[in-house]
Amino acid sequence: MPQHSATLETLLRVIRELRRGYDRSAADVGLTLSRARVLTTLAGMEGATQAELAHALGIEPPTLKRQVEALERDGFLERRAIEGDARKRALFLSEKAHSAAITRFVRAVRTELFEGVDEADLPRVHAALERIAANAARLNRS
Amino acid sequence: MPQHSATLETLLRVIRELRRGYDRSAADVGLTLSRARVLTTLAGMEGATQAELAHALGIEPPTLKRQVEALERDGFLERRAIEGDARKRALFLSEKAHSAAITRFVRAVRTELFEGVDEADLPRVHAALERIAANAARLNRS
DNA sequence: CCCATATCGATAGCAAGCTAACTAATTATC
DNA sequence: GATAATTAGTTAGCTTGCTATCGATATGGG
Repeated sequence: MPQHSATLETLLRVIRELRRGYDRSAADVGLTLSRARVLTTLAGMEGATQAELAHALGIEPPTLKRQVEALERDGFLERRAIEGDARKRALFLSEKAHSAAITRFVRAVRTELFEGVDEADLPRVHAALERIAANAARLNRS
Repeated sequence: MPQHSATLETLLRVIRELRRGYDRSAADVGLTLSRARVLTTLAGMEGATQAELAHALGIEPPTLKRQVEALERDGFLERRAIEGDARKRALFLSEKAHSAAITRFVRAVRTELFEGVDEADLPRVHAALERIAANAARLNRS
């Protein structure tokens, strides 16, 4: 197996392990990998609309919609009407989502994920991943 | 944002772009990323049972079951009874799946994905991904 | 031999990604 | 000012991951 096929296999394995592991871990605080990401991203742009948040997250609005729905149901965020435009709804984190437990959890997991990875390699790893993402985005487009 | 958080974000982005791009591209031959992977993995172990193939793919049997179902429906593989054990079914690729078009397609996409990634960096990227996968697998386990 | 246990595969149900298509509301154009 | 075009959000439906559970078949211990 050529080196890049092996690397792709590993990449796909990372995805699966992330889902299995992160979701199992995040269950402690009532979240999932994706929902935690919604919260941490919204933390930097409270008051954003769903479309803005979806864009920041790099996911499609219908995908975000269900997560927002679940997060609102579970008391992590709330949607408020925006005056002047009846279509839009501004998103805000709840107290619960602001709590130290959540941010501590997210930080702990991220740290744990990269444990044992040589810091010096990170920029190169990052650059390679960026390149692969860009290549994937271009697949069958040109 | 610390470097490893940024790298995690990029990793998640790769996942999303891979789905969007690869699946769009694979649609030409009637496949998806995951289904193409089922075929290429089975190519190296024809006659395997579903449990064996699922293990080789690193996915759970119920996940594989639906893919096998779809691939059988679409004429890419067939399930044959195994004599001596009525529970098992052996999996075989069809002519269609063996066709040059499929393998050529898979190879082309894999090449395209890694275009512009420095070959010299690959071992380090691979090692880092392996480490992250292992860390993810251990999350909330210890 | 029989019952307990393990294994294979299938079913059901949940999460999260996508696209396509729709409604309601706003903005732009004539 | 009426109509056309765009935008926000939703709905519906598909794929692929997961876990939990179940039925049927093998296998092993007593």
